Amino acid sequence: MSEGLPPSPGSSPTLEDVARAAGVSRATVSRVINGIRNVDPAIQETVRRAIAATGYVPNQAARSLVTRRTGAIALVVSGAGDESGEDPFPGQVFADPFFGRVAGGVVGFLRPRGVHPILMFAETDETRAQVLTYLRQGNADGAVLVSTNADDPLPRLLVDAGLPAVLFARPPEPLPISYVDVQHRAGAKLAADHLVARGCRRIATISGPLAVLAGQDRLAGFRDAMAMHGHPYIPCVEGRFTYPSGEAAMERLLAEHPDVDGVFVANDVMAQAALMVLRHHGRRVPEDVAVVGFDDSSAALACRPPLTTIRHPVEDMAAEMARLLLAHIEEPDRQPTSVIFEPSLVVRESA
Amino acid sequence: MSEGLPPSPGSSPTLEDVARAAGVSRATVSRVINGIRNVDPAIQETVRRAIAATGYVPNQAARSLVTRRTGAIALVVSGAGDESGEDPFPGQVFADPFFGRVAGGVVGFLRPRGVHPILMFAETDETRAQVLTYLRQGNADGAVLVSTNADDPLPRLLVDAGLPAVLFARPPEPLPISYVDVQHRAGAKLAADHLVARGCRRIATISGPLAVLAGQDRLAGFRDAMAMHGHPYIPCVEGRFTYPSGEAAMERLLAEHPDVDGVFVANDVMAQAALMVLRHHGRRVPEDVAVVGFDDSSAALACRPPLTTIRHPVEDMAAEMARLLLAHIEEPDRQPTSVIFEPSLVVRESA
DNA sequence: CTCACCACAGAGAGCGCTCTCTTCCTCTTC
DNA sequence: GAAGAGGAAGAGAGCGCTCTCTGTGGTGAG
Repeated sequence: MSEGLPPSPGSSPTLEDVARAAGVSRATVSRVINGIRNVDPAIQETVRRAIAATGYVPNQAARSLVTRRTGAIALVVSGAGDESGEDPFPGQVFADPFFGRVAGGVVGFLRPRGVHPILMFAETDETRAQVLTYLRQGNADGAVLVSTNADDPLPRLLVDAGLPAVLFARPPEPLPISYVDVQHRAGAKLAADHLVARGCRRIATISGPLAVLAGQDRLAGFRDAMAMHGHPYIPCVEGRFTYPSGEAAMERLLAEHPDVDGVFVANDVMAQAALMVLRHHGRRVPEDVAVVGFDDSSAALACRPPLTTIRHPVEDMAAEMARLLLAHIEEPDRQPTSVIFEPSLVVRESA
Repeated sequence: MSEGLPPSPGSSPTLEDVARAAGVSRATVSRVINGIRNVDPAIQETVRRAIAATGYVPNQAARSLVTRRTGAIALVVSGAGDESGEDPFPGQVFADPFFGRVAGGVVGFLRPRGVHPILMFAETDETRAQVLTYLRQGNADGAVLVSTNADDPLPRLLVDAGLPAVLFARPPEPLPISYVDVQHRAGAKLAADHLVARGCRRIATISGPLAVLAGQDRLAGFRDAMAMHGHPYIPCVEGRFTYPSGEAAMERLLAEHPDVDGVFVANDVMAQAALMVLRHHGRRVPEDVAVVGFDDSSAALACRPPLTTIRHPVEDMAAEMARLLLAHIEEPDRQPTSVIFEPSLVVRESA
């Protein structure tokens, strides 16, 4: 204990300091910290005590330099902001409860594993390049990506760069990359079956943007199912998954088809808007018009009446997406995998 | 060019490789990359070409090791999840448009500066410790913190640890730490003045959680202003800034004070719920009951009628918060600063 | 013509950690 | 009792970068 000087003043203690305090070598301290066997329990104890005494905290940069791992991944929201191009702040996306659920699911999975998400937006070529550079610099070990439009070039760029990445939703063009998705068509079929079973006869739909696969699939699935029920023609107005677009779509639907008695709306946010419009026009829901949404997001519960909707297990999907990414990081040669989730019908009061 | 082997296969090129390709020393390449003067323009050009040829990307870990900077900051949401303790996923907070605006403002400021936010949640002692360790390990250079409850211990922990941090909202106990805030009382006064000027006589309020300073201040400010207008007693029901709590509060207000003709609701989300309840009870807005919200969030525009509200410049505040944090990181001995923003009245149709 | 001075480039010492390689020592085993 | 096996600890070489220090050639002043 004669040379027990407090580590160097000002700067934080290093492995070396701990080693000296414990009277062992740097390597041994490292072994203890990283939980590698082959260390005498008594020495382990001594080292642990020395760590506590010195207040040692490992330096992540030094560690990353040799392990080539950062313990961080990029959570990229891509193609956002295009719609409202004048916005000086990115991340209006957050306003959508959908994104919140994705982030929640990702964090829920990563946190117990000591991995942290770095929030990134990529809506222009420049910002996409930024994401790529960021990953190549080794700031993050991989990326999970939520695209908001179908022609997003980022998935391809990531594949070409050989960077570990997982998508939320199937890429429009076939790409050797892992992704998670939900069976949009099956979900839409549940909605169709429910509306028909309820006795609705004049059924219409408000679709999502047809530039997005989810929008296309939900519409196609709905139409297919309705055709099976003997309704070959289903009026449709295209929305953009946003509240205002849902409002406009419902207004138009009502103007063109005043006798409508059942509507499948491709997401809850637009369904909420539709409900508002229906009420405004004096239509009772579900008596006059039954409405089924999609997502089972927080918006569904904020609706009056509470929204009957198709449950989209976003949190579970996001967690799975994170799981896949870690697997790819761990094992770079792993084959791409897709995990498809089942939607389910949640009956509330609107239909 | 005789020893012009492609950098080591598999691994990415290093400074050394670029230096060799350009026929200069590592130091010179480093100078060029970091834009330090004293480099012959011709050599700069050669180096730049070599960088392009080798596809060199600097390794951030190596850089961080010596500079002691990561170019990342933690974006911490603290005290979240307590309310709905049963939630397996953190980050329901995201559902609140407020958080989205903060994230957007922070990212908007940081991104042009090459700094990235790491998303963290801290709702328990364990996760708070995690945040602290994370920062101490040098994973991030500092933290911006959004607390959702007043007795959050994290600000104090950050101060005690001497870590650069900036808060969104004044800490309840005086603490040597920088923060940004809005004049809640002045905003509430604007609402009071507007309701009175409109001719409302039986005015009530739905406050935010009184455990939060913002909740307290908005209520106090509103009551003070109303007292100045000769209304010493203002009925109040406490909400929790959430949609369901706003609903319940409005129901109760209506039950206890059926003659109410003006309501100040402490945030837009609750105001939206209040509007729904009023309509349900057949009250016309603004004819029968005028409603003023607070925040001017996206919820205000989704309301029918569109919500008259107090504008809370969240994005600007978030950007300022990020600016302050970078300043503190740059200059560790900087004195704590507070920046207080002015709210303003946004008149729409609800009042 | 000499010398101080400046502008620029290179050499090389780390930053703090991990991990392989080596050494040492204690057990078995015949 | 000697030899081999195997477990546990230390030595030391980097990981890729920044940055200080040193060296060198060219310029202007004395």
